[in-house]
Amino acid sequence: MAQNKKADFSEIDQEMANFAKALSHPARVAIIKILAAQSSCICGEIVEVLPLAQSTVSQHLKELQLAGLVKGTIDGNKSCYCINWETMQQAIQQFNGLLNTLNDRKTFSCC
Amino acid sequence: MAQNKKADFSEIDQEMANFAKALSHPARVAIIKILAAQSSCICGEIVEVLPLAQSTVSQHLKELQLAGLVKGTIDGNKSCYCINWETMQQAIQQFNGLLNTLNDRKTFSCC
DNA sequence: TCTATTTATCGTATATTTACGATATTAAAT
DNA sequence: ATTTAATATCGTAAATATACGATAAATAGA
Repeated sequence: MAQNKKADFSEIDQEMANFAKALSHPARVAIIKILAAQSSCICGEIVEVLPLAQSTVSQHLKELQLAGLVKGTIDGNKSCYCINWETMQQAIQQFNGLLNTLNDRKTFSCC
Repeated sequence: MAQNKKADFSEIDQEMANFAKALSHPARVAIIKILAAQSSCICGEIVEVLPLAQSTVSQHLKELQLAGLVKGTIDGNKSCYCINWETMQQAIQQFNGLLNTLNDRKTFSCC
């Protein structure tokens, strides 16, 4: 991008955009749902369920971790991933905050 | 991407990822907030407030429109943009649905 | 009518994302 | 000790996203 202008926006808008970006690929949405339902937390089982190569799933997990939505621990030979509740709450609170603003004004629309 | 695997995921996960993608840039978060607060709905005024070129803002507005989160009408010389309530509700319901799943299991975490 | 204003679109350069195979690393199993 | 299994990382190719200036198109205003 010639230049990256993201830094020119407010911290809070950047943060919200980052959370949204973490969820902007169906693989990552699917991973979050798997972890949330706790049908599994082992990397290998997630790989089995998703239509992607092992290295690609690993990459998506890393991105979720980077965004803070997920945390991982090494369990012997395997890797265990879990939802990071604190950050997830924070993220969803921001979306809800937007929803509340919206509900307040819902009655009026100029177009 | 060699190949695009997004279509291999469930409709609902794709839809959620699309909403998230629409909000994955701080400029688009900022635009939604401006429209939600109804401090303005005229394209030109949005351009003035954001640290981006007119053509870039136009592009971001188009993406929000494509995701269904925003609708626009032409008003003489100008363009008016508004939140598309139906779709926005739908988007936020999906995020909330995820939140509810999370709250149910909150007490337990394996890592 | 002619000019200015407003916005969308086109073309394009650069950055980032997505995806995979190959390989490295580490623990488990034999 | 050697082999197998699980996962992360590296390198890389291709697709998308981001950003801008230039230009087109259409209305407003003189």
